[in-house]
Order: sequence, then C-alpha cells, then structure tokens
Amino acid sequence: MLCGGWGFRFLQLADGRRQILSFLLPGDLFSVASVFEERFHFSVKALTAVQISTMRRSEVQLRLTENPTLISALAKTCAAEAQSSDYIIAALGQCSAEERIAFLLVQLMKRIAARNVIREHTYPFPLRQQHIADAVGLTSVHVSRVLGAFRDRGIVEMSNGTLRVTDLNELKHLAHCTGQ
Amino acid sequence: MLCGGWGFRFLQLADGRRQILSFLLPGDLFSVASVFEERFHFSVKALTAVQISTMRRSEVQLRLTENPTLISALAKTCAAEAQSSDYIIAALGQCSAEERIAFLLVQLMKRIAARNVIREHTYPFPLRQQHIADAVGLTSVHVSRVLGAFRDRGIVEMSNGTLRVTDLNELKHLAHCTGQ
DNA sequence: CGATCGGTTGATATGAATCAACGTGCGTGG
DNA sequence: CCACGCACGTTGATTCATATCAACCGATCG
Repeated sequence: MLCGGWGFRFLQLADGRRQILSFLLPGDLFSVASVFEERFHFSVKALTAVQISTMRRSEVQLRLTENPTLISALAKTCAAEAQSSDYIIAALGQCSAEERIAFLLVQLMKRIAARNVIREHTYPFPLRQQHIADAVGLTSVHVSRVLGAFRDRGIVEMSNGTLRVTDLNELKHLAHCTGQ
Repeated sequence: MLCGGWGFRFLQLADGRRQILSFLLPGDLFSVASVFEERFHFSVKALTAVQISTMRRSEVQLRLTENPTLISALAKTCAAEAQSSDYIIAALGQCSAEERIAFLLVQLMKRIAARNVIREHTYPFPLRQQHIADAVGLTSVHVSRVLGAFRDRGIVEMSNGTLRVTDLNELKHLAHCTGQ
C-alpha cells in the first residue's frame, strides 16, 4: 500500500514502449486483484518521494479468513478496479487525444480532491507530460500541443506541479465520451 | 454465466461509438468482478445463439460464505480478469493496428482451443470484422485491409465463421508486443 | 559554467479514418 | 422460383490526426 506520495503501475513492452496502467495516490493498494496473484504482473515506479507499507500476502489472506467483512470490502474495490479498467479501455479504443487527456485529468482530479483540500481549483499534480503521454497512448510532443490548446482555450493550466482548472464544465464536456 | 454460444461485453458511448471489452465463450461468467456490483456497468450482446444460466447475486454471495474455497477460486479469476484488462490497455495504448489484431486473435485462439478440438489449425470463429474493429479500436474498413494483408502474407485466413492459421509463429511474433 | 531535463514549436511523414463505389451471398416476400 | 434488399467485405481516393524529426529555450543542478 502506498501511504504517502505518488506512483504509477505500468507495463513495459519488449521494445521499450511503456504503458502506464494507473496512478497510485496515498491510500491506494498497488492492485487489489494482485492480492491473489503470486507475483505482480506489472511494474511500479515512484513519481515523488513515497512511503510504502507492506504486508505478506499470506498474512492478508489469513486476516481475510478471520474477518469476512474484509472480504466484501476487498471485493468491492476489486469490482471498482475492473470498472475503471473498462472505462480506460473504452477511452483508449474510441476517444481522440483531447478526449483521452481530458478524461484522465477528470478522473485524477476526483481522486486528488478526495484526499486534499482544493482551493482556487488548483490541484497538486506531480505528473510530467511524458507520464500523461504514456498513460493515454500518445507522444509527449502531442500532449504538449493539446495541453497548450487547453491553456489557450482557458480550460486547464499545468505548471509547477499543480493543475489549475479554469473551465471545469468544458473539461468534463470533453471527457464525457465515457460516462463518468 | 454463458453456457453455450458466443457473446461480448461492451460499453456504448454517448455518441454511439462502441467499445467491445471482452468476448464471452462457453463457461465464462459475464464478469467475475460484477458479482459484487449492484448492476452491470456494461452491456452484453449475443454473437450467436446462446444458452445462459443465471443465479441471484444474493445466492452467489450466500454460497461464498458457506464455502470459502469458492472465494479463492473467484478471487483468482478476478485477478486474471484484471491482468487481462491491463494487457488490453497496453495493446490499445501502444500497439499498431496489425499488432492489436494479432494480439486479439492469439488471445482468442487460446481460449477457443481450451474448449474445442482444433484440427487443421482451423478455429470456430463467429466474429464479423466489425466486432474486431470495435474490440481493438479501428474501423472495419481498416480491419479488412489488415486481414487482407495477413491473408496475402499467408498468416491467417478468416472466412465462413472459421479462422485458419497458416503461420502461427509469425502471428505470435506480431502479437508479442505485450508479453503473452 | 556546462550539462541535462522538460517543454515548446515548426516541418514533414505516415497510419488510420473517411467517403464512396461495387460485388457477393443470403434471406425474404411476392 | 425469382427479384429485391440488406449485411458484409473489398478496394480506391482522399483527408486528417498523430507521430517523427529537429531545433530551441529556460530552469535546475552538479
């Protein structure tokens, strides 16, 4: 479990291409489903300084048998992960560059807001453009152009490790391609 | 649970675009994770004549508490689903049209072979090109061109509801972009 | 002070989408 | 039994979105 800082899960392809699968925020398990795997099938990397707390899989499983309500909590989170994966698949398969980036930003904003007090529509946001690129399947050059366009249109501004949202409605509208 | 025939899970976007999330073969639960959801977050459609067997979620959950080994079976399947989603995300985000189609075919071939005796490298395969297109995020026109190229290169041939593989190595090689 | 990293911008290339036409097989209704 | 319509696949011409290549800039850091 990630207790502090940001990280991400990713898959590295044979030829070096990298797909970011999800970003990890404080309180996140690396992956609920992988509590039941022998080993992770993905890699994890820190984005900022992080704090990690670990527990042996065997111990987790022991506690689960002792405490059945834990199981249902874990199951719910697992279902949520599956749902989130499905929406990401739809976004990557069907949406344009703008839509995908807007979708990623909206999803992340929700999760950041659940952990931080947000003032002035300004979110702590340690991603580099390359991370966005690897998460939505674009090049960083193109991400730069799209974010530039968002800035010019007064939608969002990314700088200094923060994200400032100046037109939330328009951003959500662009992201709406997948429901919620 | 799907007992006979083929189907698929999909998400329909607001503007009509459709993303196929997975194909369902005999023996598949629609989605393991959604045993714990209130409702499906996706839609399901039959591809052929199908037979369906259903059980109330409450009853599944009852049996799970009675029989803890069931839980671990379900958990394993859930982890496998999550892993599969991750590979699909990587394929959609990073791979070319050829690679994505090859990847889909290889994955499906494995699952078909687990349920059927395969002779002459010929697999029962009821998908239309439009289904492939919606699964890998391409247009059916482009799928037609890529499959035509595969046919000309002597890799695979799709016709009459069957898939004949004439160069499995080359197909796997094209699909290798994501490890297995 | 130079090196490196992250971001921006321009020119060009390319993979896939789009638009359109056509063929073929098949089911249906006359 | 035939004629029609429709779904599916194929093919060509063209357009468009995104990648690629390259140069440059500013900030940061050793």
